[in-house]
Amino acid sequence: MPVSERKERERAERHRLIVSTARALAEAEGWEAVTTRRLAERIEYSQPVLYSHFRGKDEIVDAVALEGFAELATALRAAAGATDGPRAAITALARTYVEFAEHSPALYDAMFNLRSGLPFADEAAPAPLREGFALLLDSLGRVAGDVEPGLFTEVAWAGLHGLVTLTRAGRLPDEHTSRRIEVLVDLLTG
Amino acid sequence: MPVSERKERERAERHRLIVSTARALAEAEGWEAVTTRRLAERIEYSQPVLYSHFRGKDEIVDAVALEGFAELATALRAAAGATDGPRAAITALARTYVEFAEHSPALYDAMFNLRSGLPFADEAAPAPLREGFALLLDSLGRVAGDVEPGLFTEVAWAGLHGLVTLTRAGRLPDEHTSRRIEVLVDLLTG
DNA sequence: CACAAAATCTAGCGCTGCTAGACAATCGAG
DNA sequence: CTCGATTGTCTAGCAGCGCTAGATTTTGTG
Repeated sequence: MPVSERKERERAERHRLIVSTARALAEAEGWEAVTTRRLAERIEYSQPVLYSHFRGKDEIVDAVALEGFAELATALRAAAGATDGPRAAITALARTYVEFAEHSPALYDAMFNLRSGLPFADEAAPAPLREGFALLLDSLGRVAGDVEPGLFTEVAWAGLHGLVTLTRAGRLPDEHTSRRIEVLVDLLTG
Repeated sequence: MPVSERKERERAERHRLIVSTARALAEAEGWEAVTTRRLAERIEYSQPVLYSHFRGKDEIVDAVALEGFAELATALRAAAGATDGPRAAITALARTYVEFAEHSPALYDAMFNLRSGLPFADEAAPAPLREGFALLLDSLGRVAGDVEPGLFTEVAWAGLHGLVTLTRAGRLPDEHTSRRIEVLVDLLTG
């Protein structure tokens, strides 16, 4: 069935186009600028076409967030390779995490700040997200001491997330970010 | 001029009514339910009246946030009184902070999660906010060791804020919150 | 009581996410 | 090759949003 196959391919193509356009628009002008009308105009289709691919705008945001989880996991994977002991690995992970958030703020928003219908704290959470957490767990578990590794990792993650969000919201001056990361890593590695 | 004085009082009264109604509505149904129309209906005035008190909706949110800072500072002040050493004080502060956020999620949102025109990281920041930070600084500075106390406190705050936001967004299961606080306090107090 | 000033409301703008129903393109059967 | 049905897409519109200009009512004063 070559005909329907081609259609399917074109449809998948357009699906990707919607997601990447939404992401680009969000990264360029912020998520508040990503409206269904503007998005439709950019992909050169009418609004209802969006709704034949996604249940609504939120689902588009979720799709972007999913891309983000995959990319963050990739970045963390690369960073976790540090061989100079757990402390170096944790520093690299922390830096990578914060840099990711700084470099792609809209992406980070989609992943963590905007309301999302994505499952999270249970086993239905998307694989890349689980992998990202597992990468943190690998390195942090080594320095958790008596503390349950999962719990320890959650607290570490919260520290990073807190730094990222408070800085981005203007609640922390962004001058000393790297020193704050150091302080956090020092705390974590005792 | 008793007439204009009475008017002024009534105006101030209505001002408070707007803020408290916005807050109550947000706490009951979330900020997305706080629209200028609904708010106007609740206070039994028409929409434009809101704009004779506030530049726009954001300024109303800021006013609610300001109330929140004052209340959080009060709560932290009460908690900081622990006399069993810095560690007990820090535990009390951390618990108080998280409980505040859990108990008044909409208020916490107004303070930290919603876009705000409030000055923050500079000397123009509202007094209660500065006091809240100073309270944290008082106790945390004692255990900061070599680290600059301000920086240390910022990292601690980020940890608390991260725990709060990740939990509330469903990113962390809310079962082990108090254990996570313990872990964080353990880290901070070495 | 009449008038000026102040306070308040009605009505509307341009925008949002979303959708019903009209229309056009495409495909399979005869 | 044509025709009817199916699929795909678009136009137009709904209800709601933050916000505001201008009409209207209420108020205090001479």
